[in-house]
Amino acid sequence: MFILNVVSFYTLRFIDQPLDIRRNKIYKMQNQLVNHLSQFGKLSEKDIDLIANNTTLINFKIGDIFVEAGKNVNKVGFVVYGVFRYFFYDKEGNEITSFFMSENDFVTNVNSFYEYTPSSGTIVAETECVVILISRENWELFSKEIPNWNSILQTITNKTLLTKTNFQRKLISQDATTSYLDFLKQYPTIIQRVSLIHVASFLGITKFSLSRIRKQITLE
Amino acid sequence: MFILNVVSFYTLRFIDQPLDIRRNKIYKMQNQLVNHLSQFGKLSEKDIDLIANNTTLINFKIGDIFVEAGKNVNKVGFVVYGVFRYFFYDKEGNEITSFFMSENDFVTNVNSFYEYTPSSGTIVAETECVVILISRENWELFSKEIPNWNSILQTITNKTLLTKTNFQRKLISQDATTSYLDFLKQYPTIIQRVSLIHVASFLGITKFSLSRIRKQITLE
DNA sequence: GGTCTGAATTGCCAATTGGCAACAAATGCT
DNA sequence: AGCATTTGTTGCCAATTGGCAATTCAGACC
Repeated sequence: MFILNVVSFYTLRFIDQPLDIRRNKIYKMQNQLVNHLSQFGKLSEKDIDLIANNTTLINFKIGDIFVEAGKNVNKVGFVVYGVFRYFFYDKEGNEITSFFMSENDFVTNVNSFYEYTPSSGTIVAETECVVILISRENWELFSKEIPNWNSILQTITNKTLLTKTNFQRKLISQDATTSYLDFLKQYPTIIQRVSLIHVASFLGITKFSLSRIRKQITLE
Repeated sequence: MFILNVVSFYTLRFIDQPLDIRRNKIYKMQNQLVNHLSQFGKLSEKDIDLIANNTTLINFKIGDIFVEAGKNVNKVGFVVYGVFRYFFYDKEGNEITSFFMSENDFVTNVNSFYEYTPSSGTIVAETECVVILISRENWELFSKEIPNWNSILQTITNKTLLTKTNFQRKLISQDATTSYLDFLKQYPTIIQRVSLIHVASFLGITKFSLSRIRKQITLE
């Protein structure tokens, strides 16, 4: 009852392992989602089974696209492992990285998913990633069948957006060095896994400035 | 059935007017809330009556505090008229203005209201304001009695936060002049009603820079 | 191991923005 | 109306950040 469908798992050398080990890993990954959701509301055994039976485990390689700009978004992912990046292009055609999603984050374009509108940006895997995928149909199924689903997801969405605006607020009114140090504090595991050019964009500075800031910090 | 309780209305020369005119104005203000909510979900006559009978109309003078930093927030307001400002202090003790709320916005500290935690900032009236006040008790009443309440407010909260992060994102990666022009475009009525020093803080620049930008624009 | 490609760094200089002091203008108060 | 306080502007200079070219570095691929 706890077995997720494994759609593609071509890179993690996972498929080569014995069946019982695979089952155990899948169990753990799916448990990660349930544990995360349970922080925000109670789920019954029935709810958990429904989730387990109607979600899909997907693997992404570096550079794989989760959401493509211009297309409607009809899925939500839960990041079991890895880092995704959301970016778009400004009026001058510069690529702007607006956030990262990693372990225990949901990955989707919230606006596009809820409003049935095309995504204005792209979500790309920055590392190898494992994602538990929820299609819109199953999302609506959960919404209907799981009593606490809406409340839980609403809470998570709110918290996520509030954390984001609070962090962005700092970026607006702080100097670049402080912003970088805040980034390290708030997202300590991201820095080793994505290009600095994307971190620089996220912080609203150039890669040159970021490079100088990092040098300055190591000198102190 | 459409009459709200008027708690204090001491500044708008409203109290001096004939009773039928007052009733009519109160009706219009309360209609403004219902119309706003109805954009995001259906409300029955019964729902509308419940709202009308369990909300309070309050007037704020310039400088009056809606939410005080350090205190828990147990109310939500709907701005019928006027501009509120949210600000907090950064580590260096600088006052940071992080957003404005005006007509048809809800005014509260979302984080504090939902999490039952003290507000980290203050919300102050920047102009004379008229607000439809919803206490936590009545909020919970609406949440229980009005079928679409949670869905409607969830949608509004999401939209508000998304608009905010999108605007902040521009502030992070644009030059100050573009940010100011974006501000004028997105919040055209705010600029005439609040001090430029607060606009500057909101945009993440000094009042000196804002002053120079404005001069530059008028010269062109 | 060698080559190739993109990422990251560095030096140099320019553009933007900040900080401060002085001043002007607007607002509030009596 | 007159004074005091706050808000906004300006000039001058400093600090921060950006832009570009050249170089170094690291990882991918044969």
